[in-house]
Amino acid sequence: MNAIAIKHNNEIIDLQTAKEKGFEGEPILLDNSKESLEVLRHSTAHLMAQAIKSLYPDAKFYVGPTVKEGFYYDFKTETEIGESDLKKIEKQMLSFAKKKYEIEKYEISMDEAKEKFKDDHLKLAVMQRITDDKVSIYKQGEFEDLCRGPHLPNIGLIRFFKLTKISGAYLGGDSKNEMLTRIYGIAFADKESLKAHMEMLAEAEKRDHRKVGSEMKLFTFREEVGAGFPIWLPAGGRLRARLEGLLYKAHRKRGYEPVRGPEMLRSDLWKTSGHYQNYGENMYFTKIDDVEFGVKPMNCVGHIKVYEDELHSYRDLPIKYFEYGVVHRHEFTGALHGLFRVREFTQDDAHIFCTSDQIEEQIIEVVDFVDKIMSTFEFDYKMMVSTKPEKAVGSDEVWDTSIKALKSAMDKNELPYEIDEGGGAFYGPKIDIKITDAIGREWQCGTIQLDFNLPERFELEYNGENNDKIQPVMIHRAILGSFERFIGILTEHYAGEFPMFIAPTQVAIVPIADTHNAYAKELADKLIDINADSEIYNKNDSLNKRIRTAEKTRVPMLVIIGDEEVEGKTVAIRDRRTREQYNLSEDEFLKLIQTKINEVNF
RNA sequence: GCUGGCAUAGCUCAGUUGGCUAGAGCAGUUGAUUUGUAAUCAACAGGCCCGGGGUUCAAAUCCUCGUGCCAGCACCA
Repeated sequence: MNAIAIKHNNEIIDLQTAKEKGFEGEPILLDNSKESLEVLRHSTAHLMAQAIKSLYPDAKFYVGPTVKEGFYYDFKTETEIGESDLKKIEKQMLSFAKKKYEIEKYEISMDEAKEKFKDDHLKLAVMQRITDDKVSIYKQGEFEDLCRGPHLPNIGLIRFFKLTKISGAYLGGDSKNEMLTRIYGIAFADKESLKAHMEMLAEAEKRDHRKVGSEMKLFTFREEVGAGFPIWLPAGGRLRARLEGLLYKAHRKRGYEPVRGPEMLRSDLWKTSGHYQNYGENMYFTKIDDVEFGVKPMNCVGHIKVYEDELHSYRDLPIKYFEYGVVHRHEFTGALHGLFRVREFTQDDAHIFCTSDQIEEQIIEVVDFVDKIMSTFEFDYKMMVSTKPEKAVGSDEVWDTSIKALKSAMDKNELPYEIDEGGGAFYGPKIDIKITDAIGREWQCGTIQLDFNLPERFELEYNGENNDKIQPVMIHRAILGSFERFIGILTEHYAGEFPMFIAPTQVAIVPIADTHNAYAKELADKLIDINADSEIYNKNDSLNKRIRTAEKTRVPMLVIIGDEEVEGKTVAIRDRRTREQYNLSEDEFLKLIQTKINEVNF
């Protein structure tokens, strides 16, 4: 196998450049290594551009980089291109690839380049971002493109690729700019890897919580109800109740007090908090007797009112209030996505009022709480520290102090994190906890936000040691983030096969004949006594059919009862994965369920 | 919100170039069957073809405006 590029000074250098500059280095072969795929996919993007240009001669191209999931190219044509055109473009790409054009490289000055592409406003936009006085042009057949490389030596090496998605994308990622067409694709060095990748995507699609959620009757959406307003069905209701129950205990153990604020509050309060000015476009408002009210998009103001209900001493701090707070946010229609992004959701929200000396220990405690929950569900997660956004309240000084406090809490405890510049909430910086869905998209779930601003705006205080009035610090935090999003992610994570402690139904009971119904009911009642939900499959169907139906519900445990079981007070258990069967006495069975339900504590 | 696509029964989908009474499977109901580990048989019921408006002798099908959904962008738990 010949090299497709070389590694020189830890940089990928294509053969064209290596030859021109006389560089030498370790050869990069055409395989599925990171470096190789980088070159291959970038060249595939160019091949795609070449095909698009030949099919739509007026096409103008912006940028075509490689990304985590392959590559894309942004371009513009007068013709409307839809999903159905992808096949056509792929076909054209293959026919070019067969011609085995060499990919040639040459350099020209920036001025020459500007002259060469003077009719192409997209290329001119690209060049505006380049500071060098020389640019390189890559040429394959008739097609030329301004590009930094690196590229393959010949397009004939591109054989195993697929165009996956088409959509719009703003020029330069800015919604003020015009929208271009973006086509995504993927390429591999061999056929098997491409096939495996496509199978992986299909597998992920099967886990999609929107599909699984409707199959399992967890939740639904209805056009007549409105976009982004989920409807929780009985099975989903049970799953949620389990999560809520577990979490309730976990909060109580850590000293949180349950409270509840109203669903809407007078707009004046939202003006005091700054939500009216900074978050108003995401809020829903209504008028009652000529007074304007805002439906809460967050729970903090309610909790502030709880705090204000009595005077506090420094001895009381930290004070922790928590609430499964229902919030409404006017999200853009295009942002809505199953349970991951909705307009009404319930946060596992809490606010910690503490002294500035307590910030660090409180942050650490919350991070630890997060870790406990995420590891129970076997989630990989990452933490991001987000700094001051464009729209923000409070002085730079306060912001600096808060960001430093967050970072130092993390640093001192050697917790890894990334920085999200400008990603903070309008009232303070935050640590976001992000987890990944079935197809690799990252979603923000938990969040820990430090806030010096709201205590000031609401003039919160506590009595210090010298009976002086001191302003507390507020920490906003949610661990799951929202029940909606978290349950969506959980559904994909487990592909609907929830573990016993969280499953909507713990046990499916299948009586063999009508004469066994009484014992089935008896078992179901005993299960309720140990906090387990069950369903009896005694419909007028064949036994086989009922077992099949029960298994398809993804219930963690299936028990079958017939004459033998009724007589011996036992159950026949069928494992949902191995289909193996074994018998347990009723007591053993109940104890097993009880253990499995109780083994999890956050 | 933007770009592109889609919308037929509770669900998954057929429905020809505009043409007679819009079909199927699953789910549902009823009846027969009472089953020992992944689909018993039969009958019945189920539709303002997403909603307005238009074109046409004629619209599920064409146009238009909404609504909702899908992919991504931008925005965010």
